[in-house]
Parts: sequence; C-alpha cells; structure tokens
Amino acid sequence: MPGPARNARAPVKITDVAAAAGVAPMTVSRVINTPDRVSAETAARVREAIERLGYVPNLIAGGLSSRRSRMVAAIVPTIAHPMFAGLVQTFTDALRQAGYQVMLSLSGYDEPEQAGLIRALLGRRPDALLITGADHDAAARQMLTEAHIPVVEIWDVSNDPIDMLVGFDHTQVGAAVAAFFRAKGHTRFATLSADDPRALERTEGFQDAAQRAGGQIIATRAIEAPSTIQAGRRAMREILPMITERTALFCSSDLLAFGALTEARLHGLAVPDQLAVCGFGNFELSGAAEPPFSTVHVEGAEAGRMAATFLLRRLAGEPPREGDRMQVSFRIVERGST
Amino acid sequence: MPGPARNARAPVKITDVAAAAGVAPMTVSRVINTPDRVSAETAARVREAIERLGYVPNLIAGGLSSRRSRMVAAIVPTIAHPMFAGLVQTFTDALRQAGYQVMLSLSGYDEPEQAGLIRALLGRRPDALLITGADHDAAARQMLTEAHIPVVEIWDVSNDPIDMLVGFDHTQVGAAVAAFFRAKGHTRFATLSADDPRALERTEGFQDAAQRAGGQIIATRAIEAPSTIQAGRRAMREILPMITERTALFCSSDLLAFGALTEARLHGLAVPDQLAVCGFGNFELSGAAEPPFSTVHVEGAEAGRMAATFLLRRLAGEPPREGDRMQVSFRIVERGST
DNA sequence: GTGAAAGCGCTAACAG
DNA sequence: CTGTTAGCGCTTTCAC
Repeated sequence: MPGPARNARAPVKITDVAAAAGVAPMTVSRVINTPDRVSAETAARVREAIERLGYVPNLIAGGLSSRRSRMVAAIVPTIAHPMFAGLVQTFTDALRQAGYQVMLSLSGYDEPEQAGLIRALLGRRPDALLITGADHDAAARQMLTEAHIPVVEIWDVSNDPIDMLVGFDHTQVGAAVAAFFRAKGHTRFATLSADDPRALERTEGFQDAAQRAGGQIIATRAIEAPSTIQAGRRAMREILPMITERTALFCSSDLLAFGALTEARLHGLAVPDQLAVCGFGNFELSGAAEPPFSTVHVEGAEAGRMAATFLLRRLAGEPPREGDRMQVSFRIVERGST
Repeated sequence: MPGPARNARAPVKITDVAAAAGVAPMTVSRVINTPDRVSAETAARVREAIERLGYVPNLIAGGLSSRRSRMVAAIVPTIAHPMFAGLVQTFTDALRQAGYQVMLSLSGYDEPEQAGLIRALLGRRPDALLITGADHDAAARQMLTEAHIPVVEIWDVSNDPIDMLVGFDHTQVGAAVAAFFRAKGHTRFATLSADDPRALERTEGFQDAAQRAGGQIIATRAIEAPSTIQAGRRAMREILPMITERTALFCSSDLLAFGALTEARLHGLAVPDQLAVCGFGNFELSGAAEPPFSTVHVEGAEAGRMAATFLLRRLAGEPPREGDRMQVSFRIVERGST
C-alpha cells in the first residue's frame, strides 16, 4: 500500500495562509471565492500570503464541503472526428469561462460499457453532465435521472429526453439530401455508411425518402465505425460495378465521401455526371480537396455553445424551461460533386 | 435489475448502505476497495444493499480522505489533430484500465494561459500529470515541481526535464528528412511550417541539415498554427513562382503537405520530378489520398502508452529510474511523392 | 474479519 | 467585515 507516507514537504493549506496573513481560514476562503465581502486591505494581505506560499486551494475539499464540484462531465464517442472535436472545444471553452472544468470521457462506438463509464463519472459528483446520443440503456438512464443534476443530450433528437437536448434529427438530414438529389433529377441512389446508430439513421432517412419519391436504391454498404477514407475507398470499389447509369451517392461521413470520390476518379467515373456524391460533416477536407465536394454542414460549434448555455443556466439556479430542447440547424453545402 | 423506487432526493451514502446491510460503514468501504478483507457472506449482503439502493460512492469524499484522487491530468494543445487524438486515446485507455480517470485539458497553441490552466488542474489534486512540450515558463515549472506528483512531459525532448519524458527530437526529424532528400540527389529545398515551437524546430532542423549538406533553401513559409489544408494551399501558391527547378519540400504537417500537393498538381507541377514533398504525422490522409504521399511517422500511440506506463509505475510506488526518459521512434514512410 | 474514533481541507451557517 | 462552529462522505488507524 503506497499510501501518503512521505510528508516531508506538506502541501500548503488554507490554515497556513490564514496564519501567515493573521486572519481566520474563512477569510482566506472569502478572498478567493467572494472577494467583495472582504475589505481591500485584508484581501491584499491575504493575497500576498497566498502568493508567497504558493497556495493552490484544494478544490476536492472545497467541493466536498460546498457540494459543488465545479466539474462538468462530458461523454462523446471520439475526438478523432472533427465534428466532435469542434463541439467539445466550444463546450469546454464556454464552461471554463464560467469557472467549470470539463471531465471529458471517450466512450467509443460500442456502448456496452456506457453504464460503467457513467457510474465512474458520477462518482466524481459532477455538477452537470453532457452525453452524446439520446438512446441509453435502462441502467444508464436511471443513473442519469437519479443523479439529480442537469443533463444535456446532444447530437440526436428524442421524444423522451432525460432533461435537456441539443441535437438534430438524423433521419431528416438523410431525407434532405435525398430531396436535394431528386431536385437535380436523380432516380438511382446509393449509400455508404458507418454502422453507428446515428449514421445508420441518416442513411435510412435518405433511403426512405428516395424510395418514397420513386427512386431506386441500387447499392448500399455499411462499414464498421469509425469512418475512414480507406473504408470509403474499399466500399466504393465494391459498389462500382453496380454504377452503370447516372447515380447519386450519399455518404454518412465526409471521410467516406472523400474515399469514394478518390476511387471514382481513379476508375474514370465522371463526377457529377455519372456519379454525384454528397458527404456529411463539412470537414475541412470537403472544401479544401480538389475538386471540393458537396456535404451536409451541421452547426457543431453552435451546438457545443448551446449545450454549455443550457447547463450554465440551470447551474445558476434557473428552473427547466421549454427552450431547453433545441434543434441544431444543418444545411447542404453544394460544391460541384453534385 | 434496478430495485425499489427511492424517491428521496438525498443521494445514497455509505452510511445508508451500511445501515441497510447491518454493518459498519467501514465494512462497506472494504467491500468496495479491498474485497479480500471481508468475509464472503458479509460482502454479498453489502453488495446486495449497494445494488438495491443504487449507491454510487462519492469519490470526492474518498479522495479527500485518502489523499489519492485517482485522477490524472493531461494537457495537450488540441485534439483536432490526429497525432494528439491517438496519443490521448491510448493514454486514457491505459489509465482507465488501472482505475484512473483522465482530466483532459486543451491548452491551444498560445501558451500564456498555461500557468493558469496548470493551477486549475492542480487544484483538483490529480495523482499525476501529463503535459505536452518540454518548454514551460518559470511559474508553470515551479507549480509542477512543487506539486510533488509524477509528471511526464511528452512530444519533445529536453535536457532538463521536470520529471519523466516521452518524446523525440524534432530537430532530428527535420535533419532526417533533409538527409533522405539529399540521398535522392536534391540540392534545392523549401519548407512550409506552422509557427508552433515544435513545428518550427522540425523546420529549422531540416534547413540546417540541408544547408550543411551544401543544399540551398529557396523558399520558406510559416503559417499560424494550427495547420490546415487550406493554409497549405495558400502558402504553396505563394512559393510556386520560386520553384523553377527540381525542388524538395518539407511540410511540418501532413495537412500542409496535402494542401501543397493539391496546389502543385493544379498548376501542373510534376511530382516528384519537379517537386518532391514530404509531410509529417502519417495521418490517414497521407496514405489514403491518391496519389499517396511520403511523410514522417511517429509512434504516437506508443508514446501515449509509454507515458501511461511510466506514470502508473510511479503511482504504484516505484522510485524514479533512468529509463523514465524515452525516445519515441520515428521513420520516414516513402510513398511516391519523393 | 469487523468496528469506533478521528480526521482529510474546505465552506455553510450563524454569530458578533 | 470577520470569526467560530460544525460538518461534507469517506478512509485511516487502531482496537477488538
């Protein structure tokens, strides 16, 4: 047992600062947390002592006492994805400015461990929690509910959210792309998709809308999440033989779309005349590649900001309200591959 | 199976479980932390109570008492970068398996806030800390030292590390690329670089080695970090006029390299005959783009794993040792753009 | 194998 | 404006 045996150099604590400044510990606490309740001179003396001793307040102890950890837990599948990376950045920035620290956890795309992860995070008593997706198993949902903290679900919609929600309907995204293609006269459609729940929703939304509009699905491929360029190329090679006439392809990620386009070009397919392609995500790649390609843009950064705003509002003591369910907007960015 | 409904808003604590199981709180604690010191029957009874009440131990309280938070802080500039995303993933996974939670913080590329960030993290009393880079200002360095916890610096080398180190010499990377180009008979060189410290080191290492070998630097551009494809394209357009003869270009990131190659192709430059290009990072893009391009591969995932191993060793009570300074290996992956 | 007492370092709540 | 008194929920230590 490696316990804390080595107390040769004890860390500075609030009583040390208090003694050095000739005040009570509580006064030191006030200087740090509610400076306006302390006289200027006292505050100056205390600050000098803090500085001199290199005091770093123990937020663990403070959190236990105040029952506010000033931490917010965030669960996202991955950060390797520009989509989530951007969202996490803005979310984190917004919360940091309000004095909260974000505990980020990566859940990956297999969700069996989800409940365990949530348990581990709740053990740290975060003041609030953000979680990706709106479809959690019973155990996870129960823990989240019983934690009695503000929770925001992102990146999806749900007719039965746990608490707050900032997302969009992936089915609608797929349908919008199908409508976009239809308006350009397409009747033959294909899809390349990762197999995570939300990518599949987009794909199904696309297929359903395309078929309802009288179109034909001539090929579909689902690859194991996460999406990669190489997976896009491989999948495209498989469906290439089926593309004998003018076809419109929807990919659940820009990485897949880029891979598909690369492969299509190698095989001499004319884009967009023989093959029209639309991706999802509006990664830098989609606009910076040559030629650039069409994609669906989602306001991920805005979603991160909104999620933070919702949580902060509740953390400030405001009651839940209607507007706590927000649709994140998306739009199709047309770039010549369609 | 979730048990009887408990609508009481007060969270379940260890004393509730103890009462329900008819034991002392200490016994509940043992069942959770040192199960082998409790009789099987008692343990079973306690576990049943834990389950039934939905008890989630308060790690904040436990941490305060045991002086071990079971948290490890990690500071990286960004996660939008595949390099760091991979490193963070393996680091996090390795620590989670050992029962530690990683507090991830994004520092961005402007390092004035560095000390403030470190202070905020240390306030949570992490048991250990990982930080990117080896060049910290005096205040940051002092806090890190006085925290008396294991610290590992990554992604760089230093002749004066704070504690442990897992990195590589960016100057050497640049020099290796220069030698590689020289061996192919190049004498005219150019560079595209981000302006963060380590990218600049790689670039300078390249330039110095190229010149010492009798080569000539005909063009250099530094763009503001972080690197993007678009920035690579813009910078490439600027230096295109100077590429009148066979030239070898080193880019501090694969994103810049991809942008440069895209632009070069648009302008009809023959690759690699008129322009040879080598990137850095071995992002998926470098191997999956068509044509694929040469780059420097760094064992980032391995670095994350090693950093975790070093920290865990020390957290297990082992004393510091020599091997705590590790060179991460790199190699040039040749792919036809050179 | 189990329990009782005594804090961990800080802040809420209440004086003065 | 400042200080005092009690804990926060858990684990350490030591007793049985």
